[in-house]
Amino acid sequence: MSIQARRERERAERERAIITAARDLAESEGWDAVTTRRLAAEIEYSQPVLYSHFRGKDAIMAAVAVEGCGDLAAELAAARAAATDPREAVAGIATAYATFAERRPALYDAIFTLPVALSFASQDTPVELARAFAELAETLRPFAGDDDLETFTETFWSGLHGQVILMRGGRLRRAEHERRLALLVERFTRLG
Amino acid sequence: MSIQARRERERAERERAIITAARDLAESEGWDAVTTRRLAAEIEYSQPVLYSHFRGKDAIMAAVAVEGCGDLAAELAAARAAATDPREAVAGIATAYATFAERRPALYDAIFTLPVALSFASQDTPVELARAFAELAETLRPFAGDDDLETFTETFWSGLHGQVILMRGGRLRRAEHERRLALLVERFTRLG
DNA sequence: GCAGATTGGCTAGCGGTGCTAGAGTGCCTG
DNA sequence: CAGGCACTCTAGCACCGCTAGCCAATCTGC
Repeated sequence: MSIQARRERERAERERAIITAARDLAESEGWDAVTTRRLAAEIEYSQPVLYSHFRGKDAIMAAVAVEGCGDLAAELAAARAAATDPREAVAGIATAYATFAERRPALYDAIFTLPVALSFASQDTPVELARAFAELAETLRPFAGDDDLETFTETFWSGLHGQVILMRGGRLRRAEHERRLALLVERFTRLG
Repeated sequence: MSIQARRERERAERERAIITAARDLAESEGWDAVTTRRLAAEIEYSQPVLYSHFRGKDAIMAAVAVEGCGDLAAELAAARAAATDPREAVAGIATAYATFAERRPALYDAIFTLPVALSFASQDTPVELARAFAELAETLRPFAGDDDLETFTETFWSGLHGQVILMRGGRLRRAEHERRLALLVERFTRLG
């Protein structure tokens, strides 16, 4: 029995190594650099081994994305916890969100941009992602007013995402970044 | 002289054919289907001909994007012209924007998503794009208040873009689309 | 302790991608 | 009509994601 246990353990370790290698490579050189050959070399196995763990490259990226959701949720939670009043909490979580996206663009892309299977707003949404969304929703709750909280949160979140993505693509003036964030927060924290 | 004129004309026609073929193919089968081989077959020339017109595939996509900017600008202008009061104008242009993105996703992607050279907010922004942005800005002007109009417009635009992109990726509940748009408009048309 | 079955990683290769070098052809010029 | 030039095509490079089939090392039953 212990032999099989060892094998399963080793297999699990190798799977972790794949995910870690993919994340590291993506973060240091971008997703374009993450090829199956490169990944195989990184973990010191041959290419086909990857396919005995994941259905394909997409599945590897999805695994990285799920992990990333956990990091994002943690950072948003920390930002919310650090705030002392509701309005400041919204500003803080917005900044935390934008900072995460800027500091870890590859991870952010894996979660939100890549045409990956990660289905949201549906049954199999990873719990980490639901947690991140819930952090946003709880922070916004005092300002939702008569609007449905989920819809309100989605709208605010879209605003954040749009800023993050457009700025990364060079479509927005970087110098105005903080002002845009503040403007969005201001518009969504008005009462009545 | 007329011989050279004919050649230049034919060359220009072929360049147009390339752009049109790329756009049509992208709109009917998605950008993944737009390969240089496929494109060459479509215009009934061999692959290397493409490279005598464009530096590479990216440049072809950028050309499609620039064209698309013109269409977008036209639709936004029409929406603005059709409105009778300022608040309705914002709602109308927001709807027009979202509709354009949904009806022509490949074109929209070429303009805003693809990691293409199309530099915005800089010198060589295509004039069509500047026009589209100006339509937004003029529509929003009555509501910018003390905020810098350009920054205000960028923030609103980011909100639109975020909604469009996240919904396309299945990250937002489609059923709430109109409500989210209305919510965004409402938040950006408050005075004082 | 040894033959046979089985698991599992490897080599090699398929069909595709964007892009390019160099050959060859047809046209215009003198 | 000969020479030169402009232009297009064929063929191929290096890479991609992915997979079939071989081979070796391990475990199992006698």
